[in-house]
Amino acid sequence: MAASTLTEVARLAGVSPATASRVLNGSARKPGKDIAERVRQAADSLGYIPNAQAQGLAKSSSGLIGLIVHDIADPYFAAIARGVQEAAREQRKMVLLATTGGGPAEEKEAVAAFAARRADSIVIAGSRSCRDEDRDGNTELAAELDRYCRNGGQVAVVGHPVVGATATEGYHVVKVPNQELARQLASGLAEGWDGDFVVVGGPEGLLTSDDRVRGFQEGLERAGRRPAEVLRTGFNRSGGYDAGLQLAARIKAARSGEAPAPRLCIFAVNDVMAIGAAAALRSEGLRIPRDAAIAGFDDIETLRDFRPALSTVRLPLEDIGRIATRSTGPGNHTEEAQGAAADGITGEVTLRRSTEAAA
Amino acid sequence: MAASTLTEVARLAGVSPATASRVLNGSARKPGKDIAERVRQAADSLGYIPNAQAQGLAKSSSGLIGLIVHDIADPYFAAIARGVQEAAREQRKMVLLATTGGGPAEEKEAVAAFAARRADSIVIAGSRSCRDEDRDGNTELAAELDRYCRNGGQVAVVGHPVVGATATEGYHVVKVPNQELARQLASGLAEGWDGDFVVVGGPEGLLTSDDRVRGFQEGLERAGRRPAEVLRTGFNRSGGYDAGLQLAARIKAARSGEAPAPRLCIFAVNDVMAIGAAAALRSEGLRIPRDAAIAGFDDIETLRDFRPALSTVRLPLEDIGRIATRSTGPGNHTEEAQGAAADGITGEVTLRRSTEAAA
DNA sequence: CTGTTAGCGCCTTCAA
DNA sequence: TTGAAGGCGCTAACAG
Repeated sequence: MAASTLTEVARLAGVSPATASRVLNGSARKPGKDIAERVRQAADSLGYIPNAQAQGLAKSSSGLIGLIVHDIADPYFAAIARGVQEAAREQRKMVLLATTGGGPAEEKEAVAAFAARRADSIVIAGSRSCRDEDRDGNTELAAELDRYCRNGGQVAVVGHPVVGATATEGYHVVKVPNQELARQLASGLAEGWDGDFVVVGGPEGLLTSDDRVRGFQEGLERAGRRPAEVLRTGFNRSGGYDAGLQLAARIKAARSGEAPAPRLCIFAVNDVMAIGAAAALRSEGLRIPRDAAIAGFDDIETLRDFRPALSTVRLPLEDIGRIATRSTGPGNHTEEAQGAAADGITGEVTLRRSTEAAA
Repeated sequence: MAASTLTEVARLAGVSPATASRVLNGSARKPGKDIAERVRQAADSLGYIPNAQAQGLAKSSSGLIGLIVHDIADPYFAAIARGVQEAAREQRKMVLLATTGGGPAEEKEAVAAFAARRADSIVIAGSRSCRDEDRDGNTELAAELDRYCRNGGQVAVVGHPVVGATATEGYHVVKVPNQELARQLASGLAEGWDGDFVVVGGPEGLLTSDDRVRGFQEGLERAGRRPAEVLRTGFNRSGGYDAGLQLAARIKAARSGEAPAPRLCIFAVNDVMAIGAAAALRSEGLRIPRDAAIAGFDDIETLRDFRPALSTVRLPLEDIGRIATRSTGPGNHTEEAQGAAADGITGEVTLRRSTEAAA
């Protein structure tokens, strides 16, 4: 038994499909009070549910918002997803989720799939990459997005523009001041820290990571500190853990020397990495902040109960998702969106125990 | 400029739309080698993307899987979502996400929306509730689901059957042995703990929570312990925090008495609550496990680096999502699904430092 | 193996 | 205000 159709409802109510359509959906036209009631009853008794596919086909719009993330189980993306969901609900739309693992090739697939479904808009949440190996992927992704926009689609990207994208109509970028915030973080840390700094970054070419690294170095420089060494590793917990092991070995080696080794302050470019690094240090018998300080970035909610409390930069992840989504919604195509994208997002340096100077 | 259509491609290639359709999609028929190439080129040069809505309308199936969660930012659901995503990808389908906050009324809305989109299957991940206030909501939700199944939809529910649902065709339940695992957890804890136990549970009527509470009490009883007092609170971090504050006050009060107060072992029915409770104790100057032991449930990945390491029950969340999704997929409609649902899911009691007896 | 003919369920002119 | 007709883009039966 297939779901009942509008035609069936109309027949049962003794009206034409057109009329039934008008009453069951918000047409500009008012249907006759009495007729409307009859139709509604018929629909009810049949358990009528409009076929969104057919509606979409007819109106060429789907009420769908596509969301692209690297990994929905990563709390960073999960938080953004929540914001997207909320904004979607405001717009009475549904969210289509695509998890890509971060590669532009897969992102391109996702965009194509969204385009096929005629998603009204697409939100891309993962960090952009400009690594050589991603060059072709980026080009294709950009082409796909351009086409999507040209066909009337709305795109919002969190962080950086998609490398190579040229679309201008319907293409929005939600800027996140990663660099500036990292700079502020470095300043804040430098004030209370005498020793050296080390940065644990993601792979070179990951734009978000690069921004944070760059900003951090700038901050150090302005504070008159010498630049931090940068360790490149995976942009996730296990990357942080690996780097942590390496640093732990180094710290322990330095310790055995004659002079009292100055403590290290580790800046991991995101909280998840920082937690990984902290776990590694701990597993090597080192304590934070006694043997080394550590700071992260993002201020992931689930991680706030971690001890010692992690110094980090608070990012309004949920807002970011919300704003990105809204920027693609009706009425936000120009000034408002630009405004929100340009200066709506701010973060806040949050110094906690993990970087306290007193051991 | 609208996206190009199959008809346009066909025209450009000098063939009929039907033929174009056959080559561009996997029809059972083989197209002529040469003709196929021409069509593909035409499609390519036009940047043709099939309209999934139209395809869906024609085939009355959408390639969509609907996922219903309470909150996508909750790591429990995020982990399940990841599993669902993976399984969806295997089936070459996309995931539609609905966040409901846990109310059956909103879940019903979500099911209706999925039905409207002609989702091939629906996965419901949140705990069921049998509270009085949810009675009507449950009834409506059940009705909606029944209708959906009657129309050929596939439904998978994680944990418990939807209260009141009678559908049998296409209705799958992925059982999670919450009660048994909680019982095992209690046994394990009782072995190394002399003091009393307290359970921090969710609101009464939340089935998952109730199962865990019940199982825990059973385990205590079998171990010859007296039943634990049960505190009811919110099924989330802040609920755990509140309960933690309350318990902290009690512990501190007991301390000031004459006799040395025996330590308490707190079982929070999920990890997130446990972390909240731990944070509350800490904020009151108490230490774990010195002043109180604490255990959770789920073994949330992001929380594994928490210290003291949290005793908990490991649940294969990602697998659960995957299995639920697969059970709705092609070929799994009967025995296999039943098998997986009946005994596929197992957990593992994981005792860590947070419940160590030695202070 | 290819082309033609009907719809899938709905919306939207247009005429009544 | 209501109904009739056409089309959204594609697939699935037929016929050639």
